[in-house]
Amino acid sequence: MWTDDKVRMLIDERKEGNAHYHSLGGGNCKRAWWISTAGKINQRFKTVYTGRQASEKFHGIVKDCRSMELSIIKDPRGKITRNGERYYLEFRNKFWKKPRLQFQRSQTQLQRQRSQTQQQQQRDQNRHFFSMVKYEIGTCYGCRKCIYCGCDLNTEVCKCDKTIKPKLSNRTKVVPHSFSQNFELNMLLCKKTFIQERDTLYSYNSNFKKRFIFTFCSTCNSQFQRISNKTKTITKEKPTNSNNESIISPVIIDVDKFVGSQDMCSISSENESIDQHDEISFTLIVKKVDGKQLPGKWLTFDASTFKKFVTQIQKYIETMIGEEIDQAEYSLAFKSAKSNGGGLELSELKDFEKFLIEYKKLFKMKKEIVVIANMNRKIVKKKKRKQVEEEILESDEEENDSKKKKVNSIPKVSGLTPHQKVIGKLVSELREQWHCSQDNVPCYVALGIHLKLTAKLLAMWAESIMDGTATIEIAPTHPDFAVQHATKNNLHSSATLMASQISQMYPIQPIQYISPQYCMVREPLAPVSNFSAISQLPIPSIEEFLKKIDKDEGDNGDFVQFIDVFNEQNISVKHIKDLDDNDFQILGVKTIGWRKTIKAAAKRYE
DNA sequence: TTGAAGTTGACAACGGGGAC
DNA sequence: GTCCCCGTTGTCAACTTCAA
Repeated sequence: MWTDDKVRMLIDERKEGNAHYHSLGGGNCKRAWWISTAGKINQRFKTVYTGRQASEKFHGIVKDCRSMELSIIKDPRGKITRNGERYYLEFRNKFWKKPRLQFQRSQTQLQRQRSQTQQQQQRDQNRHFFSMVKYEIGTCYGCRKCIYCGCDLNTEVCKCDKTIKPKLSNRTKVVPHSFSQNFELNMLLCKKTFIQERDTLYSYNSNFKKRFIFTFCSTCNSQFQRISNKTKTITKEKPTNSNNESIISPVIIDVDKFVGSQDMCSISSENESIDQHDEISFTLIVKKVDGKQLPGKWLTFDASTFKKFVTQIQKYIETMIGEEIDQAEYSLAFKSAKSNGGGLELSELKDFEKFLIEYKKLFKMKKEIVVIANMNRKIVKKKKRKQVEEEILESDEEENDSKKKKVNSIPKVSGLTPHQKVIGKLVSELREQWHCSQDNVPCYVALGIHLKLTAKLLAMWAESIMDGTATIEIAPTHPDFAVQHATKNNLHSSATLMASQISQMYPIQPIQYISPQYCMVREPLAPVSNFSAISQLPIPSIEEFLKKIDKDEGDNGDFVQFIDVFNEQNISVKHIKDLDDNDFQILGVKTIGWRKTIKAAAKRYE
């Protein structure tokens, strides 16, 4: 139940954090903000609201205030509601909206700070541009061009606030486009190199051990994109042989035969190490027997031994094609990404040594190497004809007469891959383990909250167990296993009590995730007895009070102008509720809107 | 080759409506 | 009034394609 004080906190959080809220951008950023806000409310009021509930509550009030507004202008769509009456005054200035003139405001602030920053800028001008320049999000990472005024920061200095993240909403005529990019640990090597070169060139000192965001101008973005495109065009090469034969003659790899006897023969000990971790990055292309290629993938694998390397490739191919395969079902070859022809076999240790030498050569030349896995289904059919006969027949029938096939037909056990069988077994175990007699369905129960385990969730959980990131008892660290997905009907009466007990037992903030992995340790809760004190807002000085209203109402200076006159009349915040129109007239607060805003704001401290 | 526009996918915001 | 669900719309970021 959303009581007044909870709603008050929700509105205040949203209002005070409006600028931050809109600076978060798209994706999951705003979701995280609502989750955080719900967490704060939960911490204070010992509730179990989810981020979604907080979001919906807030937007519900917005909806009611809109209806109220329509009602006031006698629009037939309007409706007077309790929420509308209560919050309309506060919501009518649409404080939750994205600040439209954010960029201009920042420019105004810059003007104010002009005198302060002039001296600093003078120092910057005198400083050599290659000396320890900290990267700012408002500059192009690739060429140090200002994303706002377009000046070259290598030779010029501008007054733009380059700490503001460039977005569509703050584009200028000079630089109409900007491109936000993320540095990811697993991004293409060529892209990494591109970024690291710029980092070295401009001495940004970026931390490449973790993800970070940067910006490109159009030119640098195009360059950056084309680096990866070159790699992708290689992977899209069509087979030159029209007979659908593999470019390289299929050679069956028998890892045990070639490697087993020389188990774990370390290549790196014989050759120069490739890098510190014996890892190599390359593009893997899987070619089916019909000559068609699956999408290429840039991979980084451990290449300390041939066996390890081949095993990783095999596992990856299994993931791509969705079933387990035998070593006899494919052959490997390698070639330079830019070279034509079939390449060289990669079927035994000597090939692997050659492969590593070639890799090092190409790496020094900043070229890439491609590993091609040619599938060889014919061998599979001969070896496993009985095992896969039914599966193949089914797939043939599906191709020939797909219309007759029932879409939801139950798959036969014999048609399942070993992986699917294991998943199925785990799902059965999970169903048993988490069967809820109350709901008569499998439910994951934590903190007294029941999350119905759908087929999708069960399969996801089973996959996580296979990955080693979950067990039968511990749920996966996936957002789908969050309480926010649990329906109201699944919230049992003991939920609040249990959450309360747990929060008393452990000094952590109860948040919306039920999975133990999601329990983030926060600052300890204040003693329960202090909650009433916390919920009462401290009364600010009249100066603080008016400044806050001014900030909330658009920072136009409408309210701070009254600071002096309020002080002259010795009016404090607690007096405001008693002021009438005459008093406001004396104080010079002429507009009705200002008066109502001031009164409404003062009510918070009653 | 380069700069810019167009396309696509993901997600939050929003609005309508039903159940309680 | 509250909560929830569902469909639509708007925004953002990443990627692709076009044109000079």
